[in-house]
Amino acid sequence: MSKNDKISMSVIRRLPRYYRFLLEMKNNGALRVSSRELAEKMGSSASQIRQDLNCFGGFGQQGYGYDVPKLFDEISAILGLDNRYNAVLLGVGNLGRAVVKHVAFESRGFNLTALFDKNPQLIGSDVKGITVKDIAQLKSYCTTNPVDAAFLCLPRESVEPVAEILYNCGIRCFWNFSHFDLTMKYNDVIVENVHLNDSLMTLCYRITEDKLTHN
Amino acid sequence: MSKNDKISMSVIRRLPRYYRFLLEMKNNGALRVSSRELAEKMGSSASQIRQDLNCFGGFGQQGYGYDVPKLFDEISAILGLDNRYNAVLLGVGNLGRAVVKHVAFESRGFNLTALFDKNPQLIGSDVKGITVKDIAQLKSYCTTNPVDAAFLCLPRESVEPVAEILYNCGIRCFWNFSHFDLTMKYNDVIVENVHLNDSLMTLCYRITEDKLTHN
DNA sequence: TAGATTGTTAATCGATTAACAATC
DNA sequence: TAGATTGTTAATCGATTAACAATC
Repeated sequence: MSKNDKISMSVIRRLPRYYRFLLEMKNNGALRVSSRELAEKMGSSASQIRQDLNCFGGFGQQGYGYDVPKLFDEISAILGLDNRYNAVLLGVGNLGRAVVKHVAFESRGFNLTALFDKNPQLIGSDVKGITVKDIAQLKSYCTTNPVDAAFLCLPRESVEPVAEILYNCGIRCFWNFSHFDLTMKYNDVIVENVHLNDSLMTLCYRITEDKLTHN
Repeated sequence: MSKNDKISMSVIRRLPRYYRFLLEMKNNGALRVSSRELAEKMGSSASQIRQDLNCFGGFGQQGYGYDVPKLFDEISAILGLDNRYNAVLLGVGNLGRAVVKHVAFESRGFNLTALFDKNPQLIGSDVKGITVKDIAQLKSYCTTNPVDAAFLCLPRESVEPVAEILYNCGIRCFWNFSHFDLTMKYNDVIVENVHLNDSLMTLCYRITEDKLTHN
């Protein structure tokens, strides 16, 4: 693959995994790694690793392999993790709060700048040092502050009107935990879906299938 | 594809989506749907839908299409959602609590029967009507109660020993929210990973790439 | 130099799409 | 019967794996 071609989602989805394994190796003091070694560690293939990396550039050296700290830095740069995209989070329920507290935004290129909810009980409260604002203020907030992305932790039925406000304010990047299908309504948005219920259903299918074939 | 061949993960991962769209249609009173209509709603292709469904059986009728309630029931049965697999959840931190409160286990084939944590502050407390047990009791619990699956909401470094106890108790099915790679250590387990940090990194890559190409 | 390992091209494999005969 | 739409086979497309010349 030439460096200018569009990168496939299959490759993109493997990048965070390279990032994690290389970070661990780097922290363990590893200086070099061959595609064969890395493949063994990750349970993938040397061929795939070399193909994937060569989508972005020739980071290795023939006869030697890859310099671990250098490759780690390259992957970080490719992922764009040194950015500080401003993000707002919508819906401070159980899931929203867990996302705020659990996810390492700062080291993943994001800066969580505001939280919104419609529940008066939550408005004004504090989650990880960020005050929850009234969702009625969303539009005015987005027009007076830079917002690059929105994290949607709302129930499905609340997403549509909120997404509309965000879209009208020019926001095109969404981390979506609801089952509302943003790409069906807007065709110029970047959406990363996290569907916990779908994931659990997949597990249910696999356990069921396994029991049927093995018993 | 013949009905006896192994179903590919690509197909399996689409099943929950069919389930969702058919449930909605059913609730809206729809009685029939053609693969063309469904494809339009879902943003996929009629060909793919027919191929996918025919992995499991001929659920349609030529010249008519598919009976919505019947197809919904078939998909539910394929997913195995009417099962009640007993599951335990490990790690009642922010993420664990959100999972307990947010996920609809009952309608996804699971029954959450116990919560475990090592934090004395949490042990004995109550989440959604389930008392948090001391993780020291995990082994004895798993040997005296039926456990089909484990939901791992622990930090990465705590997973390994806990997974070992679970594996030794015969548990082979994991919903894993940590970055510990279970399939690298155990080769006969079913693992469904939810990697929130990876998902966010993917979003970071895409927003970065988008800004580079469009600006 | 010899050995190792990359970068890259070619071959294979799998998944998606297109086409159409079967049939309701 | 005519029209519609499935189930299924064939064609295409894309992703993974294998092979090997380049080169450190």
